[in-house]
Amino acid sequence: MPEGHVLHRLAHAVTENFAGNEVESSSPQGRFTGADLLNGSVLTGAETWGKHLFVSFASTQEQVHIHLGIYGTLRFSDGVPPVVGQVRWRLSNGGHTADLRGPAACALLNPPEVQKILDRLGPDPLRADADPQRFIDRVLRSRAPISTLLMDQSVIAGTGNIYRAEVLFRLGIDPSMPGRSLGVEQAHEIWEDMVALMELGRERGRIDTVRPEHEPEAMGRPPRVDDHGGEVYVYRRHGMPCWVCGTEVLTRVVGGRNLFWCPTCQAGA
DNA sequence: CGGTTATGGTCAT
DNA sequence: TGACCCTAACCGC
Repeated sequence: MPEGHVLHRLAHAVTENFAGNEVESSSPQGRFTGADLLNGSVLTGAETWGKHLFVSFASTQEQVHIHLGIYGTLRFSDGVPPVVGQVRWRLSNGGHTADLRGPAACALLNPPEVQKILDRLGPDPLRADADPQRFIDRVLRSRAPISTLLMDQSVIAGTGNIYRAEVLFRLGIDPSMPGRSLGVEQAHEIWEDMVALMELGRERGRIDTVRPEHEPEAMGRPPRVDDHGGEVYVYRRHGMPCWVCGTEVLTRVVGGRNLFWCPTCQAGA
C-alpha cells in the first residue's frame, strides 16, 4: 500500500537489515526465478526512485527491481518465521527476514533495463538529486488537469492518490485546473508542499497532512479513524464535512482512481 | 463464503 | 476508457 515515502523507508530497511551480509534468497511461491541465483550473495544496498525499489548485490551487476503495485507488501520479521501465504521473494540473514508479497513487479534486471525504467520517471520529491524545474516545466506546459499530472510518474515520481488530493486541498487548487493555467508560483508551491509532506511521511511511516490548527486536539474533534493511517483533509472523507469550511467533501473517479476534494476550499483560481 | 476494496500500472482499443 | 494483473483484509450474508 505504497506511495513513494513507503518505498524510501523500505530501501532504508533493506539496507539496514542486510547490507554487507551474505543472504539467503528464495521464492517460496516460485514466481521469482531470479531468487535462487542470488542465494548466498552479499547484498550491498537498496535504493528507491519514485515507487521503484532496486536491490544490489556484490556478485552481479544485475539488480532486483521491485514495484509493489496497489497491494504489494514487503514486511520484516525477526528470525526466520514459517512461510505464510504467497511469498514471492524471501530474503534472510538468519536474524532478520523480509517477505515480499503481491508485487506488480519483482525481477532481476541488467543495467540497461534498469536505466530504461529510470528514464521514464520524473523527479522524485524525496531524492536529493531531484530537479524541481523538470516538474514545473511539465506542469506549466500541459493541458491535462493538475490532478492527473500529479499521478503521472513521468511528471513527478513517487506521488500517489493520497498526496495528490491532499496537496491540492492544502493549496486551495481546483483539481480540474489544467497544468498550464497554473501560475509559476503555484507550481513551485505544489513541489515544495509535496517535498514537505513526503519527508514527513518518510519520517513517520504514515501520511499526515493536516496543519496544526486543524488537528483533532486543536479542533476538539475525534482523531480520524481510517485504516490507511494518518490525519488528512479530504482523502476518503467524501460525504463528510470539510474541516475548514464545513462543505461536504466530494469524490469522483479520475483516470480510474478516486479523487477527493472540497468544492468550496478548492473553488479554482 | 462471495463481493468489495486498496496509497498502482500496463496494454489494448 | 476499460480489461487485466498482483494479494489480503474486511464486510455482509
